[in-house]
Amino acid sequence: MPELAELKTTADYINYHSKPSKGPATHYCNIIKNPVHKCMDVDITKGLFSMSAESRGKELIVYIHESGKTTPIRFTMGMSGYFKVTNTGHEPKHAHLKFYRKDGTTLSFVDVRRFGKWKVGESWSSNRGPDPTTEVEKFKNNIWDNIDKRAFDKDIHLMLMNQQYFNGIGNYLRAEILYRLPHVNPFMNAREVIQNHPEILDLCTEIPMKAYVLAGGSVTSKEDPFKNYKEKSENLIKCYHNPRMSWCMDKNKRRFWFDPLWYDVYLEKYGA
DNA sequence: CGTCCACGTCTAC
DNA sequence: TAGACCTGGACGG
Repeated sequence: MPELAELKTTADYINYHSKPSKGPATHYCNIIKNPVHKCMDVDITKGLFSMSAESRGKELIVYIHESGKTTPIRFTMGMSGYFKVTNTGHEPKHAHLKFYRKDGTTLSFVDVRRFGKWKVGESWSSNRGPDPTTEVEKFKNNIWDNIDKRAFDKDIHLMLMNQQYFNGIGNYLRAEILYRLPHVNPFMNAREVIQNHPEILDLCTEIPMKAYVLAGGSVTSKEDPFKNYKEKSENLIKCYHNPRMSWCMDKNKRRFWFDPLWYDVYLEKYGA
């Protein structure tokens, strides 16, 4: 699941299940890493602690609060990462970081493929841009201030994957964003597209926000926010993985889904 | 059984 | 700009 909307929902999920009102604020008691995982052990707590979370683009920070001190753990979710609360002892297969709680439940970071990473004591990465949904002005300014840089020489469909400027946009969001702009050639130079069609930047806020609302919005129930996610997102995901759409392998070997309207343009530029 | 494919980075020729 | 990093689901023989 994990692009901007899913990271945002994951932060909500962690916060919901870590609310002080659900029990004593010092709800958590231990953090254990699965030895198979290459990331560092998290030996930062002595006694009881509480937790909160925040996302920015495709990063998530879990804050550990213990006796007035806060320590961040910065996560990326890779291709398959998510968090899940279960009864202790019934954690999902591939739970790699477990946050044990006094009430007999555990919050686990689960990730089949182990592309997800965490690092203790880190704030947001400096090489990733502002979040298009929570830092809208900074997101836009970061683009307008750097529009003359070489990075913007790339085609717009590649540029949207550049996390230095489009933090949180991934393979399905770029497809959906460009699909909403039928007058924009996805194989055209990014600088030109952005200057002539600045509404593309608004879509970088709107489409992830819609996906976020569909995924459950701010999590307000115990329910798994990704339950029925596939059906819920059917109204939003109109292009990505749709057999009626065109696709090509992009320069970075990711499958790019696009409006068949542009297929001839694609062929002309990149051949068969 | 085997091959291909997956919502993402990383680092090493 | 290849590969490396990983598991598992879908699908073919």
